[in-house]
Amino acid sequence: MKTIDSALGALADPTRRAIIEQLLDGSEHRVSDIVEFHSMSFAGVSKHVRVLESAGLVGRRKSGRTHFLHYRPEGLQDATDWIDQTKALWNRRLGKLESLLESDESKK
Amino acid sequence: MKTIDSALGALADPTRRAIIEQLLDGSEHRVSDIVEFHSMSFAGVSKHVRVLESAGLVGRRKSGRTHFLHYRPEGLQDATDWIDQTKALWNRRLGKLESLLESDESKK
DNA sequence: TCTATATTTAACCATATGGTTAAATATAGA
DNA sequence: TCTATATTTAACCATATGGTTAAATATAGA
Repeated sequence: MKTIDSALGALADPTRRAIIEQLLDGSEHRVSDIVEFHSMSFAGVSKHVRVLESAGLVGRRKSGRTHFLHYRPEGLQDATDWIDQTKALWNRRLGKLESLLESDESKK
Repeated sequence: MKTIDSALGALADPTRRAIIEQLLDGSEHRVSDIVEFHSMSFAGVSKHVRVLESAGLVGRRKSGRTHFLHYRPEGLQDATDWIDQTKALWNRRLGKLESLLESDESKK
């Protein structure tokens, strides 16, 4: 799905993960606040924020000339659903393997 | 971390996720077996497999001229650790919010 | 040794990505 | 209205990505 692509793609970059981490306190942060913690131009950070925003991982509220950013956990939903399902399928396979081993044991 | 970058980057592509899904039965699949299910050139699939391999998500065993691929769940570890921690931090924040609301309730 | 099969590698192409600086936009405040 | 501030947008650059076809490599098997 498109949303998985964009969410995982967005998180596959350390700068963007760092931005997410900055937002994890749940409060709103100005773009300038974010910029402070990165050795990167304002415009560079701005672009990363836009990637996160269009992936649905970050929301933006504009108040006058300043933009306030916040984390949107729903943006991760589809991606983690896929990962969780992957793990579930894998474990189901492991389950089968185990019961095979068990029946092998009992044959002795 | 580099491993998070490469794992998430690798999974941010539907073809590569489909390849992972093909390997989730736990058995080994030849590259040709994978190719069959994709409307893409052999070389195209080969490149995707290499991306998954270097991200640590897929392992390769060569037997003669055929290469057998298998899923490597460890490749996902660091990435899911980061995501899990993200969720934990977010929920901690929610916890704080709840207790704030509770103490607000009790003030009435 | 010859031929067929399985796969990768090389060369190429178009587009995306991650960064920059400079200019544009929008609003705050005197 | 003028100036400062917050942010985006434009133009640019180098490199990465996702795909192709054609050639190379390695091995199987007659």
